[in-house]
Amino acid sequence: MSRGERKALEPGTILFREGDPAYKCYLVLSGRLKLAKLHEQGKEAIIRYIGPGEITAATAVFKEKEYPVTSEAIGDTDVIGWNKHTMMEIMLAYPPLAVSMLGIAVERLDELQDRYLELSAEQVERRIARSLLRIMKQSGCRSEDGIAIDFPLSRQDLADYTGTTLYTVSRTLSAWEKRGWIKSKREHITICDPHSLVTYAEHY
Amino acid sequence: MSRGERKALEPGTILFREGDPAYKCYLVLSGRLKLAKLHEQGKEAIIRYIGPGEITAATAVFKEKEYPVTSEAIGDTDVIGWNKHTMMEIMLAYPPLAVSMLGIAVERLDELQDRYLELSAEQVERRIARSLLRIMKQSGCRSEDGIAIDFPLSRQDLADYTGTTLYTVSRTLSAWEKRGWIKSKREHITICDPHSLVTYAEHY
DNA sequence: CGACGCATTGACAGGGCTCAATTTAAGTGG
DNA sequence: CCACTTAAATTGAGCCCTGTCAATGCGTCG
Repeated sequence: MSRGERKALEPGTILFREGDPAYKCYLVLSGRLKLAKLHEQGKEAIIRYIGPGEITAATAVFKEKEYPVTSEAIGDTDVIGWNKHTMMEIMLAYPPLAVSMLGIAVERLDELQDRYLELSAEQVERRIARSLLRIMKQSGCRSEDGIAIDFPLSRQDLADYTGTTLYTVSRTLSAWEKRGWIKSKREHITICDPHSLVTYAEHY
Repeated sequence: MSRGERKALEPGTILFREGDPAYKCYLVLSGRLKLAKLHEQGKEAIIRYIGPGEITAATAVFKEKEYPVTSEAIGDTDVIGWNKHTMMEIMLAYPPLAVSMLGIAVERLDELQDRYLELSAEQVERRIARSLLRIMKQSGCRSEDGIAIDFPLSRQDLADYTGTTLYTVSRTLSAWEKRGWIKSKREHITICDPHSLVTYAEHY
């Protein structure tokens, strides 16, 4: 059985690009990847941030597929990749892996369905709140002031994740900071009062 | 091996509701199901229409899950459902099924990612065009005037699928009808000139 | 210290949602 | 077959949310 190919990525490295033929499926060992879809005029939609233990490019398991997203390393990131034949062999030989991957795909589909509903039915500020909470759940870590997002996240990034503009994000975060819900430095956000944010996101 | 439980659904029947405990996974034998997520105030986001040969509720394979969407029969619809234990047993005993379900989940994830990008980056009229084309590809059938969508689809439905309002859809379709791109009767749309619509959706 | 990139804030405008009034068409029952 | 009912579709007018553009501030790094 193949041991996989390891890669050490520097910040900003593109692991694979949307539209490229999908050869390999990757597991993040350390660091963080940004998965995003690009649109003309530099706009992009961030689909997901993934960290250690998470996989991406399950698409690569199937024949003649292209990567549906672009994957970029946020900080120094280590990944291990397996090619499609290897993946297929292992899954067929060891069914629980296939089932487990199905579970992951279904989970991500559910999450994206949630976000799709939000994007089509809710106003920006509430969507920003939900985005922040979602990223917090997935990549938050305790700090003295509250729960900090442990990788660089600019206003533009949060806008791309939420489906809005950096200006709206900036205005909104400023307001929340005045209320003491969050603290922020350049490219870093700490949620001080998650509960208020949840109430804000859910109450109408 | 279980033969599964068959059900014949009348138009409008809810097969399962978002949030209900997910016991069964379903395959459509004939007819059509609308998969949608509901939001307060009656708004809804249509995730997908599925027809014969397509499955839904793969979520039900995994423990302690709830249906992430509501599933409603559009016309008279026959489905067959298997419970989670049966599904799991079969997938473990016969790995190609698990792999095939993974393929379906990944494909739907990719499609939803596309739609997510569109929703966050494109203007309504272009999104309506893409929605119509997508539904056409999935449920279109040849007719004398062009390609007809073979199930009742109201302005409201198309709006819920696109993430806009029925008013905007109505205005847009009226304009396209004047240009001869489509024809429409109450709850029925025929695309007469798919090529123009594609150009419109893609050219900017 | 200068330069570059991120963030903030104000002013403005426009795309598309909201609301209301009609029109059209499909059923339904006598 | 026609009157009646009901739901879908159309269309106009107004306004608001939020995107756009521009100017400035600020923090970081070479």
